[in-house]
Amino acid sequence: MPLKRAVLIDVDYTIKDGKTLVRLLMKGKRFFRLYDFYDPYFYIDAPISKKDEIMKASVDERGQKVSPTSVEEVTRTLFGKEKKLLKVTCLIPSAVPKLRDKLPHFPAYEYRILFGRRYMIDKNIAPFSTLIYEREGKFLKKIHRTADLPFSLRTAAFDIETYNPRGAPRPKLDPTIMISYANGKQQVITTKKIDKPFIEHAKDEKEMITQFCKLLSEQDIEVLLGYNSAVFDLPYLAARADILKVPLSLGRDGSSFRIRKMGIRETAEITGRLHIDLYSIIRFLGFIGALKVSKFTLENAYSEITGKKKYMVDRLAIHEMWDKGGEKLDTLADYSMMDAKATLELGSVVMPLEIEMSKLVRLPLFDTANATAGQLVESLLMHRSYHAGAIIPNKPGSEEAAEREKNPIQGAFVKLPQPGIYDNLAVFDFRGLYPSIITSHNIDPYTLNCDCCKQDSYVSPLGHRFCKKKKGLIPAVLADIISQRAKLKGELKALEKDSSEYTRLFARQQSLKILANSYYGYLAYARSRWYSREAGESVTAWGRHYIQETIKKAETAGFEILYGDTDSIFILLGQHSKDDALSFMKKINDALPGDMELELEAFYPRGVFVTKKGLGGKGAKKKYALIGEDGKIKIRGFELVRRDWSRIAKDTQMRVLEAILKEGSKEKAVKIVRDEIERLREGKVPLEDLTIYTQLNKSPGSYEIKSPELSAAQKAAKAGIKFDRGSLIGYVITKSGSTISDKAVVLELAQDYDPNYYIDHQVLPSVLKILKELGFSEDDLKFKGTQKGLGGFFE
DNA sequence: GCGAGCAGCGTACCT
DNA sequence: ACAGGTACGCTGCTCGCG
Repeated sequence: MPLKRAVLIDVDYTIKDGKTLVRLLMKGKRFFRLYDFYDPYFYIDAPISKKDEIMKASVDERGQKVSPTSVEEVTRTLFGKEKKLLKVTCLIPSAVPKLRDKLPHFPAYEYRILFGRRYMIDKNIAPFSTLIYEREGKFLKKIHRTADLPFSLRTAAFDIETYNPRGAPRPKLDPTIMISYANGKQQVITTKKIDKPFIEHAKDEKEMITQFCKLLSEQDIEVLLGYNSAVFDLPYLAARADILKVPLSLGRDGSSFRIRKMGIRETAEITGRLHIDLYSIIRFLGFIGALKVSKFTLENAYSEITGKKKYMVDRLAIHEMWDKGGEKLDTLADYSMMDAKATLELGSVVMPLEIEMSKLVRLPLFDTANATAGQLVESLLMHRSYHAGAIIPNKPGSEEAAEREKNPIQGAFVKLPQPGIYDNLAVFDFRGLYPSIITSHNIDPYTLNCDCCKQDSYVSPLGHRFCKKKKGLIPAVLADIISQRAKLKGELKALEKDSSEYTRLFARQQSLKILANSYYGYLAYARSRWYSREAGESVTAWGRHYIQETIKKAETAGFEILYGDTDSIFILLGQHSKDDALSFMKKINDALPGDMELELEAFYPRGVFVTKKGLGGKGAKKKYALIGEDGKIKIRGFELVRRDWSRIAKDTQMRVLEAILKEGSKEKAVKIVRDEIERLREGKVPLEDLTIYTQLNKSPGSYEIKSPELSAAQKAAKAGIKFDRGSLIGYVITKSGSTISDKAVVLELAQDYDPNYYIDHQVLPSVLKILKELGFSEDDLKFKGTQKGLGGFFE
């Protein structure tokens, strides 16, 4: 038998003649399916004497009676201890949880694991790994080995434009007017005659949809990228296709797509292709802090991630551009084309990461693209747990999760800074603090308070003991991740930065980093399978211990410590040299256990720390600005990094900080503020620069209090502009009204602005705290002016 | 009746 | 729906003052 090779994409199953038929979606030259037989099972914690009782259990499934086909005694590790359990096998995956429910008086495990995942775990295979196998017809006969070989996927991106005379398009009334498509070749399918090379003419909307579907099958597209396509484009197309009575044949089998709810977001799955909604991925990367995107629109994500500009049209004017024709229509076509191209380009940035993450945690790409951090961590732990001979713990019930949530664990230490302007700082931080604490102290739910090393174990500052003899699952997985990443970083140095190998390995180290940083969170996550309050609180307790010890040692060595947050310490060099600081770092490192390491983040010639608002001049935590030796300014926490402050306040604050950090000129700083106040008074500032953006995290009806953003949203709703839960609302404080909420109006409807509000509540508060550090006293700033408010001081 | 002071809600940020 | 720690604006209340 000749050996074949192909890349595994995904696994699911179907039922054939009452038996489970596993379907492996594979990619050779193109996608194809392989079949295999495998029986589902779960575990019951009961003595073998209960075998007959268990064998008799039966459930109705797919119109047939399903009972266990075998019950056998096996030995596994359960909660860290060897135990005899009963492995109960049956024929139909969906019968497994039902059979378990028939036997509620026994503890049971692994009865709610999706069967495709079960198969991949048990066979030890990963998405995107190359299987080297034997086949017999359509059936997989034997996997000889797996390999990690390069491959590529035929990828296209699409986007639709819709007619929208009433603001938001209404799928029942408003047609799709353009479908753009990009995969190296680019086209816009539309019903109007437009003289552009990429235009593909269709005689009506019906034909437009058909042509789009035909493209996918003719070009044999394997990955279809969209932006918010699971929530907007695909459902919209489906609604139009339904009305027009034309099939929306997106899948390889002619089907359209299936909506699946994963977490809080809806996903759309296309049979035989990977439909990836980049919006979910960008949101995820933004949420965990791997990416900084201020606003999750395609335009914004594209320009902030690629650094390129994407021109925009006024969304509300799309129907006018369509109706007017001529140049406007040409512009609309260009815009539509650019949407698909931008989506494709965004895909080229994030897909390598998603593919590596999928391989690493062994979760199919579609699931990885829609997964939360918890699901990624859990997926890998489930695989590793199985291969360590351990039972996968169940998820907690909702009551237990609620109980855990009610009882949060203590977190990190943050040192109170003394406000001021400082010269010559050194910033150190612990490299991967929490991961390295976990591996270096073997912190795991099942190494906790072991019996085997009572005399010699790792004892946390809270008194919890962790085994020194047997490595825990989480420390083992983390140590593996950390060493893989270290190795990759070495390999990357030898590669050309624009090679495909570099892109792949860089994405791999990125995914390892994201994952490593998620384990502590998972340990303390209320819905975690491997939750342990003791383990979680030991991680943070050791974290507080090490940073506080390091601060003490630095002080003993004669340094002044300005600030520190979780894993960082800010040292004032004073009379010490840089070398003094580095030898201090070395001394610290000599005393640190295991994988733990203190690193130099950078030296900074100058930095600003400000006072907290209110209460007696104490320093503000999590707010500072530093200038590096390269002249680059690093800013944390200030209004200027927050999206819920107006651009005028943020720009002014930035310019003031630059004047101080770069030039040390308070005269210049004051002049900047004075000029901006003057511009505001004269009414010269455009409303865009005065807009405050805030997210509405609840549906507008469910707020307990009235806030400016809510009030603006309510006024907008009356004018026909809807803001749902989760939308970002931009509003301006106008002249009319008494309270600030009364004055708040969405940008689209705002006609004027209240200069006093922007002077007293935006520009001045953002710069006063900084100017105070230049020697202006609180009284100087508050009382030397006129009655008009603080602005008077600057006249 | 009015302003100061405060608690609570809500958002966005830091590590 | 991975964790906790923190700043701060706004609203709406209480309280003391006149």
